[in-house]
Amino acid sequence: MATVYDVAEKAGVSIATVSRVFNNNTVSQAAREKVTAAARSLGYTPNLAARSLMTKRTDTIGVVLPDMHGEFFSELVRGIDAGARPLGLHMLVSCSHDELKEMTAVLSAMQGRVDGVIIMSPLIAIDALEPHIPPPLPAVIVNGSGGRGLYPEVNLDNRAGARQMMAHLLAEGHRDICIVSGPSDNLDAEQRQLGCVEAADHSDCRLRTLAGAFTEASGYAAGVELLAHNALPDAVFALNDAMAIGCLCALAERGIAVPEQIALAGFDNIPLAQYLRPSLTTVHVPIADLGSRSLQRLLAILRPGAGAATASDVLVPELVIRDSSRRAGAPNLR
Amino acid sequence: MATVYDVAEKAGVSIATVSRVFNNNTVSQAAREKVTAAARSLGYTPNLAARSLMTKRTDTIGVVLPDMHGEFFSELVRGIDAGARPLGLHMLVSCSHDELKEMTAVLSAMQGRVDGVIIMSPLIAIDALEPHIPPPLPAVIVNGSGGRGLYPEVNLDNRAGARQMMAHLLAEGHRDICIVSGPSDNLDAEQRQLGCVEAADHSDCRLRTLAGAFTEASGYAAGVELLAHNALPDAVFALNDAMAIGCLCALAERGIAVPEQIALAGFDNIPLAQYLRPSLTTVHVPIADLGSRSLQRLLAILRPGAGAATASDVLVPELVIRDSSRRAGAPNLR
DNA sequence: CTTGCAATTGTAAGCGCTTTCATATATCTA
DNA sequence: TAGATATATGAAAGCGCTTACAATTGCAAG
Repeated sequence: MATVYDVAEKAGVSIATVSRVFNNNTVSQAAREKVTAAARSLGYTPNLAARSLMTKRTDTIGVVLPDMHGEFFSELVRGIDAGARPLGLHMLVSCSHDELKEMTAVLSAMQGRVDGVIIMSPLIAIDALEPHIPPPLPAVIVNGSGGRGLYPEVNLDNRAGARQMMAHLLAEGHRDICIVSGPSDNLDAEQRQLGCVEAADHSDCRLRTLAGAFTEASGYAAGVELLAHNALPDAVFALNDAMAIGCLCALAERGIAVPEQIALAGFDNIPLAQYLRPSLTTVHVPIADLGSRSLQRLLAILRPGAGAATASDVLVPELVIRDSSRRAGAPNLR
Repeated sequence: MATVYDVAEKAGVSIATVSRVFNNNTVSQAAREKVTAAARSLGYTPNLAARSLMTKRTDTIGVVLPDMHGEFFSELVRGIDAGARPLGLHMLVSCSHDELKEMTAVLSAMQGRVDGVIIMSPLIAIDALEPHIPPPLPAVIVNGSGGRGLYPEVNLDNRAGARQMMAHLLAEGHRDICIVSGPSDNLDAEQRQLGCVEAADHSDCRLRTLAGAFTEASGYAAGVELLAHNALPDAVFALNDAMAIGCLCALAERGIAVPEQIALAGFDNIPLAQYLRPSLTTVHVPIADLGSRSLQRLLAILRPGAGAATASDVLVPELVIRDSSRRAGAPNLR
């Protein structure tokens, strides 16, 4: 591989000039052209390790994710990548970290490879994780509220989303609502459930809970269990769309009409939600926004004063009303 | 940040010894302990840029993906990550590259940051891309057959998968089959269609084609168009699951029973396929395998002789028969 | 008591780059 | 025309590390 020395020799200049050309520093037009031509003919590319050794920057940000199937993960990465690439930043991604130990290992392995990290950890309690983040490593925590404030957080207001949905269901006249919960150690699940309880407390509605695990299968099981009882609730609010789908499937098999006999709602607004029959009422989670927002937050640390600080770090999800919760009315594909 | 010099001084040894400790070279037990203790107390972590400058390795592999929603992307990354992490390899991910120009830019930006790349490009013709891959960069192309053989490829046998599905539909007695195609510039779509045509040619069945774009919406549109004609086909084979879902949705709205009046099949086996009503017959694509396999292939280049070469680089998908294509029989959740 | 060999350790070079500082040249003001 | 300022360039240091190579030591064999 060609080095600055090769280019300098071929262009008849010093290595300093070559370096300046590649760093957009002050160089005469003539020199710039000579260097550019020499570099091209030699196929020269700056050695990033050497550059990084001098500049102390890697122009790379780390993204640490839990083990995660489905679209959430890719959407988040898309959001981050979209914001990072125009700035010449790269993305070092690591997934599959259910355990604190693994998380810690990855974090320390990333040290020196990245300028900062975005950590997503709905499973691991943030306050347990925070002490394990290598101190010199700038970090932003996404969707894992409950830290000690050592690191900035970008969160989704799951609670508000759940409250909105409950308000909608109540407005539709439902007074006997069953929620299908998420995994017990999942923070999103916890917050959503909290929102439901809050909303129920402020109303005259009856709230039951069935255990779920954020999977289609657990939603299906919940649906089956629901049918085993005598009295059906007015509405089922599955705390994510996957479970709502499983549940819908169980209801359909037993010939229960949705929304005529029972209303159904989910949470996440996965792309498929609108293609279910009936289309699924749900809460839209702006995942990509979550990604780009957390990147902004990280950049605010890495390049102080460079960008406008984001106004808020709590994204409020949006209610998406479709057919599965409607009392009556025309079908709606949207 | 502490350096080898700091550690060496504190441990009372030379920097060479410190380096040897961190590279598992021959060092006396006593020295190793002194160095380890000193390093820990100083919070020393080797500077990876400096190391990389000497070793010419980055212990990072690049993953270049097209713009891609949905689960495919994350599954592939999962497959790669799962294989890479145990080996101490990191993953530099870049997505959103519909265009050759962008792809080329990313590839050259990765040069020096990675030891090799895995490129996935169902949209960009590989033979057009190959000349733009920086020559010194080891690369493996996944799911984009049709290169000039300059780089190893790992492919999914879309054609065989489509043939299998056609054979199944024919075996069920369908003789008037309509396929919903994919985007015209998509290689997967092309191969799947080819497989269908091949299978049809070897039989006495009639094959029609409706244009699709691998999206739910285009599947829905195809379903609507289908119903505009007088005679329904016996079966619809959507070349991916998303379109099958859209199509199912259109059929359900018009009250067409699946599979009683018309059989329906998809391709991909997305997790949701089994939760549709009726559950969707489809072709299972082992995406994560595709990822890990391509990693193996890349490693075979990077570390010659280190691992057993993989037997084949063509993964054959597997037919998954569910309710949507069954002539009769009990519902099947699996 | 030498000699030879293996096991450790240290010295120092240099990976390819950025950047300070000094120098040389061009431009401008009085 | 002299002096001051701005601009362009080069020489050289050094980022933190790995790794020949040389030097030292310990110890078995002669």
